[in-house]
Amino acid sequence: MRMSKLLVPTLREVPSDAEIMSHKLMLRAGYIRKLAAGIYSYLPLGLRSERKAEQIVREEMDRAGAQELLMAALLPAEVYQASGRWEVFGDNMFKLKDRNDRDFCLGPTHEELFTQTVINEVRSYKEYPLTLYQIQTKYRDEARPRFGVMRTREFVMKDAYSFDRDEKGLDESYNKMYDAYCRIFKRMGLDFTIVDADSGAMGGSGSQEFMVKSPVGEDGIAYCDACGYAANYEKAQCIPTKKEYPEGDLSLEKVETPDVHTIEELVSFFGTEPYVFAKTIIYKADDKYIAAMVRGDREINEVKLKNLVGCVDDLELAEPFMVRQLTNAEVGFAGPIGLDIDVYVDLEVAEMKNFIVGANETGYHYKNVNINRDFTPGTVADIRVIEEGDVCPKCGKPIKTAQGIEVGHIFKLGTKYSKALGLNYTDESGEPKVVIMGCYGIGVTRCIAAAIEQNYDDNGMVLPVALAPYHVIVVPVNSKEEEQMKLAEKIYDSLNEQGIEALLDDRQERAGVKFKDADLIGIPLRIVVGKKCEDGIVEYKLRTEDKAEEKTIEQAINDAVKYIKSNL
RNA sequence: CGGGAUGUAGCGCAGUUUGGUAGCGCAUCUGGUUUGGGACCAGAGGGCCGCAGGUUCGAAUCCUGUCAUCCCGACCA
Repeated sequence: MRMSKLLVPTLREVPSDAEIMSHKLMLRAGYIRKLAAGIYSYLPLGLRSERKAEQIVREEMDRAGAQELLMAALLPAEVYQASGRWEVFGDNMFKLKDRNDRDFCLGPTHEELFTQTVINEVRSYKEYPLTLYQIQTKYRDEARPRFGVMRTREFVMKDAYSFDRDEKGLDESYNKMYDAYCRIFKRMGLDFTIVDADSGAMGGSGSQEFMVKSPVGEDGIAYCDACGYAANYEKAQCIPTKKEYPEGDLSLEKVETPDVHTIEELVSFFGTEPYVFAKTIIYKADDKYIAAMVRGDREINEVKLKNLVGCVDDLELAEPFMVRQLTNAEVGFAGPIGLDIDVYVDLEVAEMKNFIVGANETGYHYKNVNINRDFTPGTVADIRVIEEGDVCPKCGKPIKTAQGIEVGHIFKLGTKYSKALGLNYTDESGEPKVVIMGCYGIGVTRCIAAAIEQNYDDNGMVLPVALAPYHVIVVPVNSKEEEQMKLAEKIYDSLNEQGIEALLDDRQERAGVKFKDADLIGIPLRIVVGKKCEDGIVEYKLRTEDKAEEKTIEQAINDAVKYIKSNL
């Protein structure tokens, strides 16, 4: 493609609403343009990159034996009503009505429709195992779209669903997808970590997320370099750490603590450390109220707590008036002593001695509290958020934490949808059985953003060959010099003939402009045709390298073809 | 949905405090000089100052409402 004909509206200045690098660069490089919050259009370069990512996913899905199909994206409400998710999704689903006032939505994910399709179309147990997938635009009315293409309301997703006769079959299908995902993200040049994820209260026997480590990631992950353990915050198992507490069986003491509500305020009031306190938080769990206690320097992990409590809705902090009613005190003075609701106590709190809690009386705290003597915990369990400095639950070495971008999620669904919708089969002996399902998602558009987040420099994107919109850019330094243009054309034609996707910068621009644009849009290899072209010498520069090499024309072409093909 | 901020030319911004005919840089167009890391000179075009009300002789500027966008939080199959 000739740059003079290509729509690449690069920007010198960054639109002010872009915050993270991938967003800024995709805008500056003319990859995308925003239409509304969380809704983007793809210009030619952006579309090419997105298509490359799709193609990698497609090839690896096919290799793993999955079959591609394409479902409708505009779906009648009944699809989701049968599973109850019409209500579960609620405002997160784009809902609309047709001219006859029938309810429809734009598909946010397709478990139901795939399940229904298998019910309708699969006739014999002999057709299992079966894995189907599609690459499709998904719609979710996110409460807060953000970070450019990272979290959007319209995005391309690959979703796959496996159907097996038994758990063993599910394990095999799941492992195939796991391997395929590893290959996909490797081919995309992503530095990723696979973490154990929470599989939710709705069951399912396992779930893993593919995370690209990046400071702009929205998910916290804990990992161990020593043994390879990795889990997201929700799932990561916490081992209690030891702290020093006053020795002996000190007697309980009520202390007046006027206007001291928060842990920070307590720390300065008592002149001690946060771990000497245990905080008591009141939650609403469905229609009842519970209390949860963690050490003062820790945070409650609401997902762990929710799974433990076994409630259906997510936990919510109790309303202030309920806190007053339950504790007989203003918010900030809750404690376990004399509290008449279930108290869930973190493992670490169970090891504390002579510690400080709220007194359930405005303006007072208890000192020298001891478990079992002063109050009896309901349930003792791991309910806190893991932190840097914790020890690895697997090998005991120090755990590290990082932020990650979730690019893929694989999930053993089990029978959740097959039971709800009636996906059964009759086995060899005539027994009716329920089909076991798995689901597997990749945020294709998000992969591009993640790749950019991991690969950029001051001049722009440094895209891996596999995702770059074009492989090579041929730059005649001065488009008016006939000799240079002729040679550049020759190189350009030769590359194209050999299957390399080349750009020719034939614009009437100064060299500096061409170099800046080539760098910005992230083309992996640049061949510059300049003054020395009369001697048959051109410049060969990888985007990842600072310096260029001089090569003969033939050498440059051969090396380019070799380099690109070996990095695809 | 709570908190904060911002809407002025394609992009980045000033002007708003103290009301008086809308400005700068980049980009675009024309002519010329340039040509290896976002050139220079000269000229030109481009605006319902987010939208709607109000106050005023007069509103980008003050008041009210509304919409949109971004950030923090809640939320995120």
